Amino acid sequence: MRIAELSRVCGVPVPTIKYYLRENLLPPGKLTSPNQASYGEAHVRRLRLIRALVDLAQVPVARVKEVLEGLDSDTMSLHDQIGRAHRAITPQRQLTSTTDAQEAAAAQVQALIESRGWSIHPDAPALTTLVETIAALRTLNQDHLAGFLDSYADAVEKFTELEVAAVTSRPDHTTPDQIAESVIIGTILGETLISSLRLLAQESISAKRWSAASTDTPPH
Amino acid sequence: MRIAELSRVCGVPVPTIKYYLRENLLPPGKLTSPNQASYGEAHVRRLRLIRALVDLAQVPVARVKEVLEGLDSDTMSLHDQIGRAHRAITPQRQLTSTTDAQEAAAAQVQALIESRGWSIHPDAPALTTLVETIAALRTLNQDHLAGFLDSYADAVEKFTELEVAAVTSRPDHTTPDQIAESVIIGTILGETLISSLRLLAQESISAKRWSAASTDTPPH
DNA sequence: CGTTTATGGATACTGCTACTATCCATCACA
DNA sequence: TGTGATGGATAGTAGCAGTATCCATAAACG
Repeated sequence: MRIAELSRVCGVPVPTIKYYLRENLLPPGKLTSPNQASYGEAHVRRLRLIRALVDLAQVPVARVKEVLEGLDSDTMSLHDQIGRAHRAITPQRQLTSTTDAQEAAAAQVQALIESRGWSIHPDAPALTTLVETIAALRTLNQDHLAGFLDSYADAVEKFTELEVAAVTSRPDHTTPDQIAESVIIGTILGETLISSLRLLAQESISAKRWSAASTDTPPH
Repeated sequence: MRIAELSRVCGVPVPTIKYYLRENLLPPGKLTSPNQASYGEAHVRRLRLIRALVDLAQVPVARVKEVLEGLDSDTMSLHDQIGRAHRAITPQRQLTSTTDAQEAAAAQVQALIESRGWSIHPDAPALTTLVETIAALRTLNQDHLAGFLDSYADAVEKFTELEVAAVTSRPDHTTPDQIAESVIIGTILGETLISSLRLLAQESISAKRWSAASTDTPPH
């Protein structure tokens, strides 16, 4: 398969494919002559994965690259690969100074983690985001939302249960490579999936309660 | 309060504040002289909200502006304001052609919506994302994840229940304006909150199961 | 066999976003 | 009275994600 067909099959412009090749998101095709290469099924899969991460999950190209490097490495543990996936979808945020709102939030998060018996690495990228989000909610006078943290965690544990079930319930002939890819896709695209579902559920509730022309009490 | 103090209180550089003023994200301060304005508590709140949406929730500035316009409008229904919030966090995606994978996904989503009795506007921004995500999961040979859609929806309904409870259980003296702000913040920052929590839960599970140096079967 | 089209590889350019920087006339404050 | 901050305007910047162009060569077609 030459580049034009790869482009057609995946719906990605040729210059974009060349760009991904330059950035080493896609491995080079097998050269048959100095200026002729052939691409295979692996390239199609890889390209589709890239587009899903970039388009759907809004992962920056540089992060996609890191994730793919993880997938291609055969010395990296699945846990470390997941770590890369997490960093890919968690914006790097260097906290300059900690306010007291942030310290309170950090304490709340720590309590949550301990009460649930979670084992979290102190450098986990999501940790900072969570703490800052809770601090922001409090600063914005939305304590009531932050107060539901524990119930949120309940619901969230459902997801991880589901995902573990999804991965472990696959047929036996699944190779570790495929498992790793599954887990990473589940981690990243799962987020998009959950987010969309949540918005739909909200839209439905909102339509039923608040679609009147003002912010009145809803009908019944 | 002059601009320097606003900057200090919120931790936002003065040029950035000027930029937000230019873009009408922040209302102008009250002019006391041709080149002297004073900012109040409302500006502090507004600026903090902007930073939370931009930094934490990664909402593009142009979208933040739309959300704020919704909040400031007193003729817009809460439902429409929520619609703006949804559009703010859902990337605009113009589908060119529909593949058969997408049509299958669309049918699956339609079935889900009907079985749950959700009332969804056909133009809901999350709809396209959901359909394309499911289609992508299938194309990437991850049908098993898409198969859990219904269980995901179960868990997701928990969140919306929580959020409705959080909003409706507020003290009586809450004004419609405050409710609207609460709902919008809950919609947008709630997503960040859930996402971080989910990543933490995943990290915990991942550490327990897969932190070995290879993708072996986990201990026990 | 000659011509048109496609390809790999390199380099340069573009559009967008979210700021930053600079300038200036004015104003507050010591 | 002078030093620094302010509002307003205009211009510049960095990073990201591609696009565009060029070239020498190779494939496909008549």
